Amino acid sequence: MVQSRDAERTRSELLEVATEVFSEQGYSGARVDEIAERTRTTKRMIYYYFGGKEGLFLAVLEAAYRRIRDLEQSLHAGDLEPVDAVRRIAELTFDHHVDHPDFIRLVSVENIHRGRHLEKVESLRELGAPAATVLDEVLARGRASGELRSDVDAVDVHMMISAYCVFQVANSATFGYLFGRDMLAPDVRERHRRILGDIVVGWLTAH
Amino acid sequence: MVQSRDAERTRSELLEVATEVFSEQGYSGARVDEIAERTRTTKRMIYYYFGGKEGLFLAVLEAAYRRIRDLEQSLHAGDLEPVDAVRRIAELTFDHHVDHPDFIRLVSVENIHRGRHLEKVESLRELGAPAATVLDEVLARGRASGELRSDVDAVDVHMMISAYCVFQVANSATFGYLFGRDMLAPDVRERHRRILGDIVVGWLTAH
DNA sequence: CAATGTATGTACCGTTTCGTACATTAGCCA
DNA sequence: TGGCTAATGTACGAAACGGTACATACATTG
Repeated sequence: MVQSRDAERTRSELLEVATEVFSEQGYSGARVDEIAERTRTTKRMIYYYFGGKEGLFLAVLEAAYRRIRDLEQSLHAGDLEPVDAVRRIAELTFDHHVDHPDFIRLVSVENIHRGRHLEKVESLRELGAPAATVLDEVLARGRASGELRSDVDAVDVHMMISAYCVFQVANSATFGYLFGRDMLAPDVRERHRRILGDIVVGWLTAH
Repeated sequence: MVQSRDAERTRSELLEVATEVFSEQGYSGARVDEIAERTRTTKRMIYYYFGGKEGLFLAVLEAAYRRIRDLEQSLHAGDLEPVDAVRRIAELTFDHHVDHPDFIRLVSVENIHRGRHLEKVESLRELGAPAATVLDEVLARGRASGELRSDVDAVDVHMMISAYCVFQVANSATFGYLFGRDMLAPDVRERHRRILGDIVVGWLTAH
């Protein structure tokens, strides 16, 4: 196969395919050879650009987290009333999660390995802040107006929302199977989306 | 090493160690040799009792799920008022999850593999029912008395509780790292436990 | 106490899998 | 255009890994 060279395309194609394979098979389950075969290049390039299997995984993690961070920063709810804003944030988070199952699965994989790889990625040291600041501002306004309870902080709320959303994707196989509920079906999804909004609003307005 | 034979002990020791290794390393990451080495017997016994690596994993899954089912059945909240009952159920579920991280991690591993193994375990076909029936009864009483909202079912509530509890354990590494919150610390745990109760009660009583 | 089947240990095999040595080509710049 | 470097391809090696053949010891039972 003689084809023109394009370093950037080779690199990004490897990243893309690797994201898929790692999220489908886990870190140990992913095969370097399989990743290479699914691209238009060869295994050699993984070692050339990423140094090895672990380097590739780190790059995949970094790219995935960067994507979610960018999205979180684009989420602005400053023009909504506090109660509407938290519902909005919850729903957008929900949409983002169900639209990016690969990312969620990747996070699961990384947690199996106790975050060992994540800690090696310098650029992800201070990633939490953005998601928390938007919520923080909304909660402050809600507390001031007396609409929202004051005994929880932004991280508490973010965790609750994340937990619900992550579960939808990360545990859909076992939960769906055991309770006979297809978590991927559009109507079920829409229902869960509404329920999440109800939960967050009900929780934060009860006091 | 000459030691008296004890088939049952060999079997259960293999299961115990395998649970640990699979939940720590994932399915593909777990090494048959390592599991064997950590026991007082040899690799040979894994093939003798479980047929192979996958058979061992199936047995581990089955044992873990059986343990959680037994606990769910022992959970009786019939003598409590509906509102207190749901908080109680939520808190007991929380306690159980944080006390059995291996099980949660195992479920994560199984979900990475899309529940492929779980489906092979005959004895786990109808496992969902127990957890749902207890909640179902409480919700019915709450609806009748007008204390609890009527637009959600037991599976919805169970899912919400599971999501929150599973997240505590399954995502503690990445979430804890990114938000600088040690999810395993006793005081944090206690706080999250109370918050879960507040969430469930606030949600179900808002209508 | 002999016989028989269950339980266990050892040594090894074939494959898979990550990684690399070596060769080669494409494009850029003097 | 000729050379130089970045990029890519091929073939292979060594170790890891799941699995098994074969030998053997224990314990139960008739």
